[in-house]
Amino acid sequence: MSIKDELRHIIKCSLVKLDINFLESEITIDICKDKNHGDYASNIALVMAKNLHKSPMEIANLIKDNIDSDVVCNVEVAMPGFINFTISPSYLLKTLDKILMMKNDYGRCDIGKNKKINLEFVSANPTGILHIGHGRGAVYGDSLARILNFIGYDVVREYYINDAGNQMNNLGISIKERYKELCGLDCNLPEDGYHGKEIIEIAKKIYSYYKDNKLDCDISFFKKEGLDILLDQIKHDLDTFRVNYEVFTSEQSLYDRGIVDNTLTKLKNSGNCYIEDGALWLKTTAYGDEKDRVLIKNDGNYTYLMPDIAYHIDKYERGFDKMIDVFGADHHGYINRLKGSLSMLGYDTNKLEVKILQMVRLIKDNQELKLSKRTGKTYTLMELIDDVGINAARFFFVAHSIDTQMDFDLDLATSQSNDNPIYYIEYANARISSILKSYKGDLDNLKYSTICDANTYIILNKLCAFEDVVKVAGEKGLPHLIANYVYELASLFHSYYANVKIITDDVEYTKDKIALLTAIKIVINNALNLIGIIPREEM
RNA sequence: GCGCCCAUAGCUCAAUUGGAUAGAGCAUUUGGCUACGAACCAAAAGGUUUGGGGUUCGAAUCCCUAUGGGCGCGCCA
Repeated sequence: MSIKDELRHIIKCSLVKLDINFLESEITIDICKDKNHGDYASNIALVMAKNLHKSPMEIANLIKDNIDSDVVCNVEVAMPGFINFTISPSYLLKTLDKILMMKNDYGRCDIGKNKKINLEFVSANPTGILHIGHGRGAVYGDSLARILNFIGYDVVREYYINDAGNQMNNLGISIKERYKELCGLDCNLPEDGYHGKEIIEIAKKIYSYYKDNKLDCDISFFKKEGLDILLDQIKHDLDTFRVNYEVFTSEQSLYDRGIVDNTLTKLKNSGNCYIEDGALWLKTTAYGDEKDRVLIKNDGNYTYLMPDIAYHIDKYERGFDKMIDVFGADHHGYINRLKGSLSMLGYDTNKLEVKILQMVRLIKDNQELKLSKRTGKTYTLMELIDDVGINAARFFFVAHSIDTQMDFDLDLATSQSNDNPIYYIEYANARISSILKSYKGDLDNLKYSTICDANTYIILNKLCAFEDVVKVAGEKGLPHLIANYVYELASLFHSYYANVKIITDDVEYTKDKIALLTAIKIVINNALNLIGIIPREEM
């Protein structure tokens, strides 16, 4: 049980004793910002006041008088009706023991037990290499997956490969034109073709292998070559960034398995399709969309929406309790038509949650650097990693809420990368490692005897809060809470370190300090692991 | 024009999603290394949470409205 669970339990017992009816969800616990009030507070009395026709203060006092627990050492009621709890030192010491015992598993829980979650993220088209914007989605999705795993969910990370649409033809054409260029012919790259450097690289690869023998091949050959090379590159870049997937689903495979045709039949049978101007339309307006959408264009080809509905149905059929899609802000307009289409076929769209990531703006020389597929101007994920390193890049992304429109200043990031808060956290870890190395005693059977100062109490309280932070971060999809948490923990440590000598001649005293530092290090590492960061032991 | 998101210290961002006196870093000013790592610590200063209404015990957070920004509005994906 986490500390908040303990406190909820205490209140629950008190309410039962008082014979007061309540909803479990009504009992909320918050961390006190002002430690003069206590460590945690509940507003339960304020919430219940109206229904019970009593003053919040009266209810709060009743609850307080019926509390009997050694988790807390002090309970106080404050205006206008808060119940404030102070955690007992003995409970905090037990928590310390728990951390030292559980090590890498401290913070784990099983609230997601037997629940399957599908988490789809990045899913960038294989028509170019990953850029900085994809980095944000990659870190968000991967961190969330790690956290959900940690709290007991069965998570499937999935990447949807758009390998069947019009954009693939464009890719084939672009590569072929570059290839022709290498063969000494004219290059007629279309306006809407792909102009990135990587397209030239692919053409070079083909040329170095086949010379000019492939000039007569149609674009399907170039398409296939390009897809294979780019997909490998994408997978490689993600892997380097410590982002991995359980499942890659190909759009083409949905056609091959007949799922797209099946879905189309279902949509037609639902009576929501009609033909207009030679195209087949879907009446998504009947399900909350702003306009109806085309499924089959008047040239006979499917739109992007058609296979995507099929793809989501496939996910539904695979039996997940919940599906999360991570989209960039430029795709937010897509949510209604997708959800509308799915509910049309009777699927519960509450199971599908779409997370929208705000855009990352690149700043260079104090000006926005516009990325463009057309001109091929870009800043790739690998360039970012080369410039600032994996840890700093990941932390930079994950530390911000996804609602924030981030500015990424290239000059700042490359010249003063030490400003990244990750170094502050890594430094805390390195300092602890350094101390533990010079400690000559036993590191295996650590135990803490007494809490002798206020700083220790504050740190233990923070360590104790980890379990709850992890839960909220996972359940609400807010990995940045982990980043905030670990930064605050590092800060508490640095401050403590400056004031307290760890290794002294006093054996018992030193043992206590070493136990505390070991616990801090465990929690720092567990937290960083959840956001895919491997801290250095030495700076 | 319509829709979604956003607006918090000079700058970049928090605020555990409705809790008590809105917090950090950078920049500015000041103090601290013959203690285990100064990539650190301690302190000062900096705010009408864009403006205006509303909801309630209580609002940066929810609702309405004005302004300013991002993104979208294709038989592209």
